[in-house]
Amino acid sequence: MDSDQGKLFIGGISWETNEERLKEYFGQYGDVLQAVVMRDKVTGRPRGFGFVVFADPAVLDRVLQDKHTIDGRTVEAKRALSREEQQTNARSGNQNPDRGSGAGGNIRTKKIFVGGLPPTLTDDGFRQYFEAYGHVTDVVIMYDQNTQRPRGFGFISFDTEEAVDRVLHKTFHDLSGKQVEVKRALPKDANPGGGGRSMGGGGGGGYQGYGGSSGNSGSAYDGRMDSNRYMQPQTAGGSFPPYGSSGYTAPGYGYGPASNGMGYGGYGSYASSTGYGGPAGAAYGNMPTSGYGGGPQGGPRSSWGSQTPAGYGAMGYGGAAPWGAAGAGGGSTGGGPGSAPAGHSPSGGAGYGNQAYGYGGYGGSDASYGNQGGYGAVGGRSGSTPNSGSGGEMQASAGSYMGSGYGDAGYGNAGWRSDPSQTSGAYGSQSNGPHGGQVGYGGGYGGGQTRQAQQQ
DNA sequence: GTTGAGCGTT
Repeated sequence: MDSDQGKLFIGGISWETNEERLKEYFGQYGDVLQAVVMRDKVTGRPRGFGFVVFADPAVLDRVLQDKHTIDGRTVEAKRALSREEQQTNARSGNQNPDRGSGAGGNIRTKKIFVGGLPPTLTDDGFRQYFEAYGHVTDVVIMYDQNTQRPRGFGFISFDTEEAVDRVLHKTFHDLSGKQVEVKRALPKDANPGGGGRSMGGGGGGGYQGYGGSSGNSGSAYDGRMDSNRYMQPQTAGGSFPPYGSSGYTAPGYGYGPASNGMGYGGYGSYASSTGYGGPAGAAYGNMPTSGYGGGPQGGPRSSWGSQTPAGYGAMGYGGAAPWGAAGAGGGSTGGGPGSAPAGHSPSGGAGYGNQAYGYGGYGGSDASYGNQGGYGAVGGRSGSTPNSGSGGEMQASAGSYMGSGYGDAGYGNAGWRSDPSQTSGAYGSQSNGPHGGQVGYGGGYGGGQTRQAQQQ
């Protein structure tokens, strides 16, 4: 992880040692951008370790070789593990200097969380600083609701991934003479409380009910379901309106940003849209959730820090076999990466196509769309209507969906265009075609998907 | 006393 380059974990420090002391001590090796001593949140007592960030990662090597005694205690300096790594690395302690940036995809939102803001900072100052990186679409500085005191953090939204990347390229920024830290913002509706999971009926039920697929997808979902903080409260229970914007946005959002899992996010979103019935919506809600939390590492993730949980995208749908299974019916590679069963039959409209998903439907008829499943279906349908049958229904549904939730927040924020190469071109096509959004959607997405599929 | 805290309003 870029942001952790130059960062050292300092263990075994004295309870007397504070930030200044750390900074002073390690300052002899090079510029220290930040030094923190971790404390117990409630008691305030130091926990005996801290972190130091050097401006120049190169000095780590030297620091790591030396012994260090601070305030009378021999402390241990190690490379800081990113939080993701901490969870992943249960195995051999490898201290590889160039450990890549976490395994899987990155969560991509076009919003940046900015911590450590000076209290005096104004919206304008905030904005102007970041405008150097790209077009800022939104600026938020957070204030305490009661005291109105600045809370020391805020958000910056950009209109392009590229701008975000540029900002994130540096972990620390000099803003109003003070150092602020930037991170990709978490999806707003991430559920930090790690909320309850109270989901109603079986997920699969909805689907199957709708699509009449012979494959069973439901149980698997349920099985993989993981209650975690990413779970959308709204998706719990089948009773909320399937088209509810929040419910919708949620899955699309959480999922989409994963660079690897993208396509799937699509499904998720789509599914939701296909919600058709409440149940489907509910079922879906879980999908992304399970995909999300159920990544390779499994288990609950550390909360705020892991903005780029490894394996996020990796998991994707491939893992979620049920999809593939279902997709098999429709032919095409509807199942995407993981699903063996799919892949060949171009039988288009069949199985999946009829599903809420419309997965294979489109894919079947056009190889390049094979993997896009749901998405292709949307676009295809609107554009050329390769299949029929349940199509009309589906289209209608999809259409209305997109009109509202999709183009809007859900999609806009999703940042699914993680791959720079699949930028606005495809997206832009949204306005084409007889069905507007749908066409654009299918197209745009499809483009990305294909790419996606190929690389996996 | 050895791996972190902070995440949203229109």
